[in-house]
Amino acid sequence: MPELPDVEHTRKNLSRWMRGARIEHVATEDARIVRPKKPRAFARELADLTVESIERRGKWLCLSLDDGRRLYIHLGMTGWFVHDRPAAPSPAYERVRFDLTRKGKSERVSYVDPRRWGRMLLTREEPSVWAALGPDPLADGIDIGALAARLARRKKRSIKEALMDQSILAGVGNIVATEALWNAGVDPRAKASAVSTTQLRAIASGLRWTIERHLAYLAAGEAAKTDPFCVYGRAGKPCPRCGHRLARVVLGGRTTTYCPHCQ
DNA sequence: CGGCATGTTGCGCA
DNA sequence: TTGCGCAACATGCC
Repeated sequence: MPELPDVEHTRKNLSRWMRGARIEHVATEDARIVRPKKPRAFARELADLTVESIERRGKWLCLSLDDGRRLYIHLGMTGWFVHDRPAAPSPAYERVRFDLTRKGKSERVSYVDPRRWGRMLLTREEPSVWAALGPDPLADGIDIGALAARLARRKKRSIKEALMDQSILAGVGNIVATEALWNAGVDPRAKASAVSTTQLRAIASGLRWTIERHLAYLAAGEAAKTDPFCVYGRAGKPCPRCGHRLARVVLGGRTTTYCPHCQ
């Protein structure tokens, strides 16, 4: 589930599993996911490097390596990481496998991605996709004035599409935008350039609420049995706030659920 | 079988 | 130059 909260959860996991670890060996055959595009070269270049730190910006992760290069990772729609003993059977849809040594012990981290829309860029230069990212709501907070200025240029976009624009706010995806607008009581179809400052404050608060709630859900792990969504994927069911039937609309090609009564 | 899915990029056009 | 609208990508699941 890779939106900001899922990627932040992944960053914490990778920090525990990989920070300070030496990469003994990398195995991949997937020329679609890795850059450089030759999987053997990609694997060879990573061997013997040590992972110094892992940061996140929006939906992107960045591993800093001890030779000055960085590994930028995007999970696409279906990417995630699995940690296990080296001898354990490989997980289904494993695309890249990292064999590590950490504190004298051998470990394995697998990148799993059935749909193969994820990316791993090994480079010394900052990729343009990373440079183009807007402020990260969790790491940077939300500046209402700056956000309003950016939204003002989007004359035809809905507020929901604009929130999902990674150059406006980095990390907001379909789930987070849908949930945050419901929490804020703002109609997702409203024009981005016409949203009031009062509404923007409510949206900023709704984003924080959604992100924190999702992070807590992920941290609960197996203990959390039910998903943390209030409206996402719940069209036709009653609004948890007012009981009205939740509606569904497509904005920018993405399914959006909202309450026609209180949003 | 048809429809839907947590995301991004690239293209033509205004 | 910037914004817009859409198809494409690859695969699983219901």
